[in-house]
Amino acid sequence: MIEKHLAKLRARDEVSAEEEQVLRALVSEVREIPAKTTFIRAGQRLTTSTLLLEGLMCRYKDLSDGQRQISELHVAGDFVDLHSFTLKRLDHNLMALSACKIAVVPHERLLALSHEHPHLTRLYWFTTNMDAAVHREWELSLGRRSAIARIAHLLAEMHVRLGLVGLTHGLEFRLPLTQVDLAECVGLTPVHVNRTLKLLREEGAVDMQRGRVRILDLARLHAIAEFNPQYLYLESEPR
Amino acid sequence: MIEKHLAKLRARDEVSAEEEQVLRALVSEVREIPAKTTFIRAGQRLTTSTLLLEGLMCRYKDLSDGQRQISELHVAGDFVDLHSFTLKRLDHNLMALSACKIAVVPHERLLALSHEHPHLTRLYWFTTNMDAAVHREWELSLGRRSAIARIAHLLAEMHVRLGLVGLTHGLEFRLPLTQVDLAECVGLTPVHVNRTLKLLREEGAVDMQRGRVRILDLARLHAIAEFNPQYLYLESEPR
DNA sequence: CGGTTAGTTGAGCTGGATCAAGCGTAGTGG
DNA sequence: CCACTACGCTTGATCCAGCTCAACTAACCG
Repeated sequence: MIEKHLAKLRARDEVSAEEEQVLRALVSEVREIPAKTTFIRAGQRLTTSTLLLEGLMCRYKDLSDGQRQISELHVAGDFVDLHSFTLKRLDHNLMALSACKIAVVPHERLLALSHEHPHLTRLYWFTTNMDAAVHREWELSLGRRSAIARIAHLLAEMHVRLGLVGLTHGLEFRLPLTQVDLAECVGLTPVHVNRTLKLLREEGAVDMQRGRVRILDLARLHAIAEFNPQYLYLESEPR
Repeated sequence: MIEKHLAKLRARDEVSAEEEQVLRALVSEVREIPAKTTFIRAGQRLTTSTLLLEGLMCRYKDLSDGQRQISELHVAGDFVDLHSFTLKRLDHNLMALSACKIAVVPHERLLALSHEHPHLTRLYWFTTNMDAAVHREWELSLGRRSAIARIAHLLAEMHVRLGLVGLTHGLEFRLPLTQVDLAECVGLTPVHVNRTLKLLREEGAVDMQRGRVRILDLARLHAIAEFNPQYLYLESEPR
């Protein structure tokens, strides 16, 4: 059930068979969440965390005039609100972009883990630090990259992250985002996203259409994005 | 020596006298860093973390054309690269903006802490999660807020964070950033930052001049910024 | 007092926004 | 089977917030 989660962890550190059992035992319940539903709101007190098993989710914040900024996308295998274990309340909302399947992990079990399994605790701590690294890369995109580079960068990132959990087919993958969602990730308007996607297609870099991404030229895509996967911490090292 | 650090922690959780001794014992060395020096570079292997005792620092990333994005500012009391304990290498650079005094904390001591002090481990984990919360708020600024709101928001944030460690005098505080630095925080050009600061002054909201910030009307500043300090986690709760 | 760094101001430009209309396709129900 | 609706995508025309370029001023420092 948590195979993708384990794959993600093992891309970064060793997880022993015994530890694997501990992680499997964290899950108390499995639930489904329909597409386009905000299921956790900023400020709400939380006593469980959510491990994404299937589907696409995002964290977002919004402004009073309805403008919205997505701060991270989450794919299967991600612990989407592990940080709520220490924060208790989140500063952002969590939304299922597609229909999702989630595993619920009670905070008491994480508390026990933090007492009994220092290594796993550090590994999970590492995981939330990786989320922060993604945030920083997005800050760079939002603050300094051009429209075309922002979108190229996002697609390059998702290609790597989905690849880690076996959700790519070579240079193709599903990414069920509308152009409005995409715009909310990269800080542009949907109209401009549309034009920029067209440009990326014409440039022979990527083709994104109705939730399907086809990379036409990976080197070109990476060059446009100035993509350097260092921030995704893919080399495995003991934590 | 680490008084400001303790003040910051105690604004969020209880730290017992015994725990305080443990934290004090983390420091192996105190050093000075001159203004305008990048002292940690992305990718470099690290075996210590840096606790800021005095001065102003930032995390930043840059693009090949020399454009730079600052992803967070750090004030006295902040553990500026605590996340290097789990990450081993950082995805960003660290620079002292003003002359700084730092305490060096070897990772071995943090490793020991993670085995012997689950509560402090969770508290430090919480601390890095707060950094991520700041990143998310900045993503919102960079992606969706207007120039004036971005700058107002940054100043409102620094007012709160400096206040927590006793570095404000009512509505005034030192913030030794040049307009170029400011521009690199908010994703604008220095010229536009200059004009926007003038606007904020004329509006009677804030006056920032040569590293001194004077808030003229706090409510007005917060309104312009749409500032909601929820993301700074100021209510103390057990971690 | 001469040099250097930071801040200021003006003029003109442009990347991305806004506004608006139209299109394609998948349901839905009659 | 077709009309109707809804949602997402596309395209054109126009606008403007913030950028660029350039020159000038102020403050500091040795």
